[in-house]
Amino acid sequence: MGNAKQLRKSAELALCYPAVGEAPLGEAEAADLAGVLAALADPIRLRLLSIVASHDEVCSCDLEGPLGKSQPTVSHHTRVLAEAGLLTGERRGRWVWWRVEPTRLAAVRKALGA
Amino acid sequence: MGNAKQLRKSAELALCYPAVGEAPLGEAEAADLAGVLAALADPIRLRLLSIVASHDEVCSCDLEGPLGKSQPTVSHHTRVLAEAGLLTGERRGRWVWWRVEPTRLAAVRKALGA
DNA sequence: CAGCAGTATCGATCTACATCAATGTGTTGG
DNA sequence: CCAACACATTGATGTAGATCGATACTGCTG
Repeated sequence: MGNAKQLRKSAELALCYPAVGEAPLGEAEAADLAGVLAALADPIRLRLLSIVASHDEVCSCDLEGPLGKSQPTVSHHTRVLAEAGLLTGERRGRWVWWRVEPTRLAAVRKALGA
Repeated sequence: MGNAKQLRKSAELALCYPAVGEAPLGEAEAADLAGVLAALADPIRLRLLSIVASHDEVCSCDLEGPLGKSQPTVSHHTRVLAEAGLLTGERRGRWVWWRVEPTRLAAVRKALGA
């Protein structure tokens, strides 16, 4: 019915960081980038992200099984990834459908990149 | 006089992970990759890495000042980065000289790649 | 409206880690 | 051989986060 709602847009998300090799990072940039990396630095979240990336869209209820985690735990991890800007959730009816945000991953790659 | 010693080669470091978008990560691969990302997910370590990357070599004593951290803390962070395979330390006389391991950063970028 | 299903939040617990003072180890110079 | 320096390790402390049971919220459905 088109009543889809975007969920949890996070505060300020830089789309570009200076690459690690270019110049010493400032404290603010380092803290921001560390936040995104911390969201990625969890085995469950990495597997969650790869599951969502492998399909186009995945709903939360289809994640509990493959991940072997409880519903509150899965909800927690999707939230962390969404707040880091790596995932986008859209509510359709009772379900929330998740997609990856490729721009965000590309920004992290570039920040780590030569 | 040529008695340089490599420091803290870490256990098993994969040079290649399946990219996040390709196929769901296995638990072992996810845990391994999460380990490297956890080493990167710290503002101090990111700044440390960018300082080392900006120069060719940096000795530990030149890191305390820019980072504003105590000597044991700097030693702790260099150790974490070295065990993650991101930094290589070489002892020459009293000093330890640190270099980045570009291959390792490239592997992380590739794993995060679309 | 009542009941159910998918999600989110809360509260509690356990574990991991960042930090630094104190101390240990190894190296150079006198 | 000793004193000074660079770095590593240990022990203690505070904080952040992963997990799950219980519970609240939200949109379907009968």
